[in-house]
Amino acid sequence: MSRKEEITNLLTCFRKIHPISRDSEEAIIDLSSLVSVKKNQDLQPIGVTCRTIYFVQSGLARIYYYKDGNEITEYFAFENDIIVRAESLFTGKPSKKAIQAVEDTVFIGIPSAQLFELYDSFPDIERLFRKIIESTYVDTVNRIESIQFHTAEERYTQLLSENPSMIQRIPLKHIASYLGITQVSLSRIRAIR
Amino acid sequence: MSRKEEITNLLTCFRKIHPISRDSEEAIIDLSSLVSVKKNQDLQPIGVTCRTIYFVQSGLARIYYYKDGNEITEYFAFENDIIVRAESLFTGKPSKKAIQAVEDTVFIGIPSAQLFELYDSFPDIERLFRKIIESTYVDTVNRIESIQFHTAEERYTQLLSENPSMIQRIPLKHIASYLGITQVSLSRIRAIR
DNA sequence: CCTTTCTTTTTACAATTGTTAAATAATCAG
DNA sequence: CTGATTATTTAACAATTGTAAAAAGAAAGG
Repeated sequence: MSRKEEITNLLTCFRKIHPISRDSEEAIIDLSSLVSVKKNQDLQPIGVTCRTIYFVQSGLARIYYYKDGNEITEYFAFENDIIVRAESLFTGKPSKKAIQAVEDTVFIGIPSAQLFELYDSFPDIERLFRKIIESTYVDTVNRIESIQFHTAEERYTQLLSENPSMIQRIPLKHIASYLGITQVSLSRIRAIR
Repeated sequence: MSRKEEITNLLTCFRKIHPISRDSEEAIIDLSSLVSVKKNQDLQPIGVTCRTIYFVQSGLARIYYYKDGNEITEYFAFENDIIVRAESLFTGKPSKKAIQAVEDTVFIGIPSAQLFELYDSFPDIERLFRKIIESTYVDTVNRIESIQFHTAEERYTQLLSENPSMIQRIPLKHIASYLGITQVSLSRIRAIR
């Protein structure tokens, strides 16, 4: 697949969220580039300010950080998902988080400064990204509910039903920290079923 | 304080986030209205689609919902805070959540449909609200970290240090459900200190 | 094929939080 | 002021999850 064709995939995904003009699409394509990252390699390391908005073209990636010496996975991004360290992108501060390829992964990257400049000339692009944030925000609020009011077992079962392939594709230690439990607890939960 | 003066307070708050033109400010003021709600009364009940964006002018409010028959507080809004049932506003679906005044509270309400129409003529208003969402999103991601990786005691202590007045102003049962624990657990935690 | 390394599971025990019920304290309406 | 309601605390016990260490299993490199 050519670079242009691959990025066209992204546009298809955007169109479902908020259709933008042909000119706006062109402007985004001009900014976009493809980045390939090998399994277990960091796309963006800890300590660097986030200046690029990524989407997963193919493969699978995660955001992780360290908490008391333990690695915590905050987010998984599958094909066509956005992956961004928002706490850094929206504040300009160096990120305490890293983006890592869980499998060999191809990302589409859009430099944030240049994208934000487009917002002035293309209000429909700003609207598209506003809607993306809104939807991401709703997901995040729902995730809080899931964490606070379901047991680890319930959350694991739900994850399994929503996305069965995760268990095959992602090391259980990452899933455990994503669920907010230890790997031992996850193993225990899996043993019961 | 006159209606106009009160809403001007809101503009002062907006200016800190993203300055907008005089015309844009006027347009927002024209849409805005004040709503007073007595303590423990719902501003917006469960089951109604969210069509208004509220800010707390004075007093204190919360968003709550029911989970297995138990009332859960999701969010507290103090003076100048935004309060919105995002899962309904951004999806158009009836909300499973309600907004309630914890004290006698004055809200500033902006009808969302009319506000969203302003986005077309005043891109700076869209930008302002995009930034509000971005910042709210970052807060929410940080809250997940707080829930997943701190004990209930740590979360209570942090809440106490960030906002000591909460404990005086808000019934402990609401604080308990906000922290994701039972009231009995919260009582136990408070007894130790 | 073998060794090394990484991942996952198992075990035993400790700590935290939940559940239920009852007691105490505070608040509110008349 | 007083009874009724609501809020908060306490107690006893159960369930869930964490911690540490060891064992088993799977993957990777030479």
